[in-house]
Amino acid sequence: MVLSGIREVIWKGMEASNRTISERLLLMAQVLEILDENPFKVRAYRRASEIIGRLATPVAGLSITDLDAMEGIGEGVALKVQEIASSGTFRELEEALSRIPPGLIDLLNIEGVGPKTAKTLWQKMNITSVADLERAARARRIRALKGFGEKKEALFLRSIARQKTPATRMNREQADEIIAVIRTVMKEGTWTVAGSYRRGKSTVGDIDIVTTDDPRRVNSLLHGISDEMIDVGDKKTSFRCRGSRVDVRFTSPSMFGSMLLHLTGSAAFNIRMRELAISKGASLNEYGIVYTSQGISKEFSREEEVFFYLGLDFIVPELREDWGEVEAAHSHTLPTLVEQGQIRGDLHVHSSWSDGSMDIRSIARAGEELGYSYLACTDHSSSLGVARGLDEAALKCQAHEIEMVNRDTSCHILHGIEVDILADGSPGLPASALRDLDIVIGSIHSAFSQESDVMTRRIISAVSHEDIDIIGHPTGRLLGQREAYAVDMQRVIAAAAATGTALECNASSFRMDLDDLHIREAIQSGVKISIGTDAHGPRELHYLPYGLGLCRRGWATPSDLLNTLTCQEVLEYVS
DNA sequence: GCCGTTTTCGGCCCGACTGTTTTCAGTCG
Repeated sequence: MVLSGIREVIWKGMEASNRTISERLLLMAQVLEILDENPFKVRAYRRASEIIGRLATPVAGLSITDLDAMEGIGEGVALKVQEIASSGTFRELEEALSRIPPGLIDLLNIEGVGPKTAKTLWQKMNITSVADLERAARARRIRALKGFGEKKEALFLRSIARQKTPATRMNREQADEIIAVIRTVMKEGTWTVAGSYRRGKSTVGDIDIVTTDDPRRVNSLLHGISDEMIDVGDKKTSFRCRGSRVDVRFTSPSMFGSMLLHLTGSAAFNIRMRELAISKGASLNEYGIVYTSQGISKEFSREEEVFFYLGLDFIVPELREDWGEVEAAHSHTLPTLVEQGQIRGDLHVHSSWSDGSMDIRSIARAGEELGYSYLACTDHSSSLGVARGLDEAALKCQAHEIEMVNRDTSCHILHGIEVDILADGSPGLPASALRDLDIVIGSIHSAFSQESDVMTRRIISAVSHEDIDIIGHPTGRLLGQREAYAVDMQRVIAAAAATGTALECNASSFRMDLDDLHIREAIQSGVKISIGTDAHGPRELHYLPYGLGLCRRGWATPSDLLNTLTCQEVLEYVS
């Protein structure tokens, strides 16, 4: 099948993003699944889609050799990636798509509908869209099919209704709120949060819990906090709480380690671990390790024991993504990651001088309570009218107040600013205003929709500006609300490496920007990372661990961060 | 379709729960 003329015109001149390529490969996997093709071929496409989808660097320009060198991508997919890069699709996908009705793929988004069900609904009832499915379920026609009944109809209808308000991934603060609700019914010391939350990801799809508590006791209590119980069992229970899915796995203390390992994931990491076990003649699951030939099984109360048993160093949850950590654990070359106790301060806080709610003294007190030796007060510059930004004169007054507060606080307030990077790349305040400040963050707050090359050059000119020390929230994304602006982070990272400018890891639960993979790339290029909470009030000062988790996911060691430096060392670094 | 410290052919992680069934297929994580 040939591309439609319209799509060809739209496509012309565009370069396929990793997201586009990833989506096309996933679509191929889904279509092949419905067509009942070799499940391992399906898995290969799915895996390639995941690998490219999470990559920070664009793959569109890569050669076949470079693509083939990537774990999980072979020559077959490499050729398809190139085809997508030049045309937006590939021949085999179009061929496969021509064999199924266009709306059928959407059915896969309905809970309880997988490839087999989709195919059955299509071939036996001519259902080819979500709308068709809804009509048939309402008319109670689906129960007539062999293998389907009333409950399936009800499930489809519930799921379709929910799909009309699509569930987005939670940010970490929202996840913390749900965990707080769960805490009200769980017995202290008997449970742990696992899953992507434990791995420190910027967003969380569902909450995973491992518990040694009694299933009957817990299940009866969970009813009280659930919107809906999805599955209830004595090994596993799933329910919905405040709109989000929660999975609970029950285990015994003697098997807690392997269950926690299993439920922490990631899926790709679990597969690697199980393949490793197979290579040693064993089988790894959430209950332990089994040597099938000899019938020997082993239980693990702690995760560490599983790693040791497989000949690996312990891999912290943040690294478990199959991004090379298993190999590093095997060769004893895992990095020693930065820890919370090594953080000496927060490098991005707003005061009531601009749009924050804390005065300088409150910030200093909060810093003392958090055990910090410094906090950077970085209000907005005057070019950002909406945030009551500071001009040069106001900055002088603020300097005086900070000086007064610094006389009697153990948490030193660094006098800084978050100056706008204007549309032309210049800072929103004159050099005379910036020169005397301790620390200057440059951030984009306007003209978000500039074309990629313009935006990239704009940010690079800020990176190169002698008074700007840190680039704030470098990609500008707002989780679930606004996409990152079009910026080539590779070029920005290269420029930052050349000038010694730090890139911020903005720890606000709404931003989480830079994210893990960009942090890793920056660190590999020798760029320093600065964690800032961007706090506008006292509660938000507690965002710092969110950012720390991202840095750990980016393989950050203490020397990769500004926040592990002493106050004096920070001043020396930025001067 | 990918991959190889037994292999370039023949494998490919593993288990829970539901619904609709008389033993299991399908979905999900």
